[in-house]
Amino acid sequence: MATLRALECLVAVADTGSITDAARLLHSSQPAVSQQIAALERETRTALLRREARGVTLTPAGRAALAEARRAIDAAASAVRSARATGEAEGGSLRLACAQSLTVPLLAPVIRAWHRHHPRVAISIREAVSPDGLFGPADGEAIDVFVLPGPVDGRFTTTVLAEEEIVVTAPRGHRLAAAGAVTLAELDGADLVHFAPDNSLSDWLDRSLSAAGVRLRPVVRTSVTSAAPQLAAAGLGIAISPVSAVSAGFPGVVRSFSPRWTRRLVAATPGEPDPLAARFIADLRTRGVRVPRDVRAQLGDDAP
Amino acid sequence: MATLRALECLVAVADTGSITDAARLLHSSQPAVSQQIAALERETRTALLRREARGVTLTPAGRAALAEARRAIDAAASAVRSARATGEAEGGSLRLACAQSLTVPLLAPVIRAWHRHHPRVAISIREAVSPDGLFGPADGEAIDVFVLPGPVDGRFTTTVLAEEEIVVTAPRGHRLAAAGAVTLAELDGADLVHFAPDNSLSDWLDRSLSAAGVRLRPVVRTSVTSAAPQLAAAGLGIAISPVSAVSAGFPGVVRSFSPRWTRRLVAATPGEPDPLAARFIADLRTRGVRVPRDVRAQLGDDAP
DNA sequence: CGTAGCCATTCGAAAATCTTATCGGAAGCA
DNA sequence: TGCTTCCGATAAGATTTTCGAATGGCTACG
Repeated sequence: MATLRALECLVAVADTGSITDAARLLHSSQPAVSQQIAALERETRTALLRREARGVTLTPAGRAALAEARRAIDAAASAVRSARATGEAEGGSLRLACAQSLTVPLLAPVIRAWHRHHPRVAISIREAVSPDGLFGPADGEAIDVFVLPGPVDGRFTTTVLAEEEIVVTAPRGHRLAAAGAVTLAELDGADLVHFAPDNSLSDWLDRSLSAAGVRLRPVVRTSVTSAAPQLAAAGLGIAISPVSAVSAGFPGVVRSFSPRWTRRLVAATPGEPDPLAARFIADLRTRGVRVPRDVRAQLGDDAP
Repeated sequence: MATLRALECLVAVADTGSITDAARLLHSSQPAVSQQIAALERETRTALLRREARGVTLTPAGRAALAEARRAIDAAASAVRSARATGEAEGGSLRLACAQSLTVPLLAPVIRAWHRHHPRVAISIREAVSPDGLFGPADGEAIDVFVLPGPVDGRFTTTVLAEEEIVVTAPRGHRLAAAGAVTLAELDGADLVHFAPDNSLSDWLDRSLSAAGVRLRPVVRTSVTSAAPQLAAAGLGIAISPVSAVSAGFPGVVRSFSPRWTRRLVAATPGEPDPLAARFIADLRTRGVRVPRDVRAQLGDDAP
């Protein structure tokens, strides 16, 4: 394979019409350029230059090589340039994998900001409702940043993005509407809008309740996290979910737990995050989880 | 500037997902590839690979560099390939400069053949009516092969393409029609269709006639070589021109000189001809000058 | 006829690259 | 847990490549 250096020399010679001048242009010596050209001619088995009294001119073979040589040099320069640009969030692509329920409240605002401030960075998202779906088959596409409820496997580097409050939701007029904050115990025996098994909140909720010794009666199960509070508000029972699943204008009752119950949202990267991912994660962290205003009103002043 | 070698390593690593496998693919050792990648990362000031337990994956910066790296490698390979192809008349471009009068009878058939047999070679022609016009301002475009009446400047390498006969043409019924071959002397005093000063045949004819001590009366001058015989046939007088200027179906009398009078047609290249030019010149030589059939009939059996 | 400009070649020095050997970490397995 | 295996990084020495200074040949020019 020809050396980039040799191609550079060819281009310089073509541009200056002289090996000596090309050497000056390249901050090199005349023999160095001469030898690079000679090497190239050895490789192509053809004369690339016509040696004349006053400098050199290109042979047809030299002309043919010249165009491609320029392309090669440009591409090589562009390779390091775009890599460097990516390191500075001025280009490249970022591949995210996100727990489905977090896409809208957590990712969306940051992605929107990036489209404005880093328009040359192409962001792609893969969504899933369970860690298996996130970490699972990579489709040959490696993921740069995972966004999900923590904790996660130790081989990932994790950054805590937010402590998200767990709340209970109920229909308007439900007895909980009177209380300020709710204890888990007082929910015992209530009808529960549960999650479907493919939603990882299902297992999580079961474990949490049995750990607290509380029993609830599942009356319906849904895969879509944000559907649970809606179904609860529709009168099916109560729902226990992250506050981010409660949409703005929620038509029911929202109550915090006492003591406060939260879950951790983290960003995970395989190994040390590269600069682009690190930047994105930093933005995720400073923005945190957006809790809709009217839901905050129902929760009290110290809501996240 | 990054090395092509380093970019090759990056591509190989991306393709295999492992430095060790990439080294195998490149018939190199694992540390060699590792160092090349390290050098590239030093140059881009960014991590290009994520080192994981089982091989490596590309970071966003690595992905960004990868695409350009492939382009660079392809272009470099393509540069030597197309240079080599040009050496074998399988590509490239050939720039010709040709005395205007020779384009049709000499160049055209060979170019037609090349368009068929070497379709990937792009041929361009510059025409002129005098050597000055041929060798003159290069327009920044160097010429590979000059085709013109010889002899030419000694700094060119010349190849004799053909000995072209000089003939005299006259209107039908002219007294020359009776003769077999004509001597220059017997033309003395005749009306001559001459060439315009910008046509180099003008000087050439004047020198030739005065050297022979023959005087003719110029009655008209033309720049276009092939127009002279036509004007002669139209009754203006006689014309003296290369036989290639006499078209097929010429409506007049064509006579050889006695002794036979010829001029040399040569191909000239600056310095040693490159393979492509050499090939083209060889074809020019074997094809020679085509003299139209019915003109040959008027000249006799030994016409070229 | 001497001078100047340009390229090729030679040769020793400098630099880059490769290879061998070795280390450390992580994953898989018993 | 402890052992083995796999993979990448590092160190050091050897090899190859590249470079630079000096030189020679050639041509154009005055």
